[in-house]
Amino acid sequence: MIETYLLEELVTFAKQQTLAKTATALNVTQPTITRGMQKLEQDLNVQLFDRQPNRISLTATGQLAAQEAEKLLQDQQTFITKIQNYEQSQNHLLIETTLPGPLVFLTHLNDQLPANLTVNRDLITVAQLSDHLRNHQASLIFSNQEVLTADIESRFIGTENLIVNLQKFMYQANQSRITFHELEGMSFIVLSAIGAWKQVIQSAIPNAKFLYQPERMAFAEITKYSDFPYFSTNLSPWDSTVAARDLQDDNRVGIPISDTSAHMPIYVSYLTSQRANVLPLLNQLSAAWPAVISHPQR
Amino acid sequence: MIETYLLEELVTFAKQQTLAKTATALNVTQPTITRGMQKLEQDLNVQLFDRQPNRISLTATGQLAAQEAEKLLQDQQTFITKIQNYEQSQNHLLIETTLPGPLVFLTHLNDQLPANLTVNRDLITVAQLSDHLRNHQASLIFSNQEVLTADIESRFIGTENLIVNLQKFMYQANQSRITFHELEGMSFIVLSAIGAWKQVIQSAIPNAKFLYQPERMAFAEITKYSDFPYFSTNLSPWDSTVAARDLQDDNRVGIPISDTSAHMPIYVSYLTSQRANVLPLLNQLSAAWPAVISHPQR
DNA sequence: AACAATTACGGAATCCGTAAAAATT
DNA sequence: AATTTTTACGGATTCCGTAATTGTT
Repeated sequence: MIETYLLEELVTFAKQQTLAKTATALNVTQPTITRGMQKLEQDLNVQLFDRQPNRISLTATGQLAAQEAEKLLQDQQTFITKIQNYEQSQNHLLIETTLPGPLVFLTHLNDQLPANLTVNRDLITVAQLSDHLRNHQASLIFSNQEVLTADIESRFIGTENLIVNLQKFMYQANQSRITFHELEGMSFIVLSAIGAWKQVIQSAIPNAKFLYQPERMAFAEITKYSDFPYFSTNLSPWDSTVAARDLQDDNRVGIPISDTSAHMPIYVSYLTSQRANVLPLLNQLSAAWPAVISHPQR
Repeated sequence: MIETYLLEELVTFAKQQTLAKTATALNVTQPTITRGMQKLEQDLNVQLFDRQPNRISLTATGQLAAQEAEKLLQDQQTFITKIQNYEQSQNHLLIETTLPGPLVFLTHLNDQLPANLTVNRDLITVAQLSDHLRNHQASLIFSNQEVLTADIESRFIGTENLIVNLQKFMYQANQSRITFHELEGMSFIVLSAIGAWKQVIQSAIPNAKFLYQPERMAFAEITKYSDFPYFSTNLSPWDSTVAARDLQDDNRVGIPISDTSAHMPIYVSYLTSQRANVLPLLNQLSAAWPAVISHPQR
């Protein structure tokens, strides 16, 4: 059995290369490190160091040990935060999402959600999804793909459907549905933070131009004083800021896009072991999901 | 930073369910465990236990912590043996094999091999191969498949070629090469420990019968006093025991089998990081590998 | 009464810091 | 002379065991 503080001393020595610097880095005195490393060698029954009168260095074994010990310490650290996150999750759930759409949905739903629940407004990547669940950093994560592993599963919540908002007097605006193909060659003003939709529209609309706008306020201004078409979804308006309210009256008509690629399935992933805990919430989310309707009629 | 002995106490408590039994299991007294678990809760800043006056039990968080802590302890243990194995390997290499053939080769070669080298005469499985290398349990492992991962690579050493030994006066015995097809329907006496060859002969020779014999001595006896054909390879005789010597004079002639499946490539796998250390030995093994010859002529 | 956990107290181990020594650059 | 490691010594922490306390079964 090796005590953790010895591993920490070894790892810092490997970085500092001298006992004195190691001691400084760990806020202890030099002899402490001398003794610690001697003890570690005893406990492991292995020669970790080459010793010369005023020079000490790692043997090949010592280098391997330091390298491996660092992994152990990292594992310990993730262990600690995992446990702490888990206790936190016992009475307070955190929801994350890889997509912006669900953020709007959740914000809008805020009043009806239980109090022991927080929404992380920063998007996470798909790559982080499993880790965040396994570390209990998040209890529920929205994404547009199903996850099925030994310890994680997903529940289909509903679809997010793309809507294009066209100037009222355009001839294409006079219909209840529209296809990507009919939008060929047009120029769109697009909010930068539209997540997975970016790839969808870029690959589905031939010869289109997309003017990406990172600022929501500026986006609202431009749409108001121009005739550029823009996109929204059944989960829009994106939020309840002034910008969003301005969009209510922008001289455009929202037309749902009928292509299948304009219908994005939305899943919520969670730890299988937590299924019982999150099931009621999942049901609530499913029930509250917007029906497949077009843009609010005006 | 969590000290290891606290994790060990937690893990044993999870198994023993009471502080008293935990103390007994760890050869300490009960109050030691009480204080240890209190300290662990403080260090983790998490409630691990539900406490009633004379009853203590793990919370959900505590159960998770115990489960995860056990993994950490296991990792620590493999760390320790890995380091110890590595130091051992610094001045003493261990060779293992998944196949019996190379064992014979190595035994025969024993005199010419360097002294700081041991051959493990117990076969290992292919599944164990990577682990044994990564734990530095073995430095070189013979197998009939190449391994190419981030940290492991293989070197082709040579082929092991199957030979069938037929009674001298059989009509098939009067040729320098033979095919599996020509052995159709025959009955063979086969040593049980032939490794991967078992599948080869079973699937390649139609309607054959194989009389498996686990004992080498009995195998020699049977071959001596019967006309059953048997198999050997360019690495045979299997060893230098009495049984093998008896085979020198058994009234049979060894005929190499020409099918490609009768030529098994033999690789040696090792840690990429150890390439420089093992390279001279690999060269020696390649050089000493038997040329593709038939059974010793008699 | 028996059992289980906690608390109190004293001792023992060990872990640490200061100071001194040894050896190299 | 300055730097680095090791050893020696004393103190302080903490870790442990015994014994007593509390509360339940």
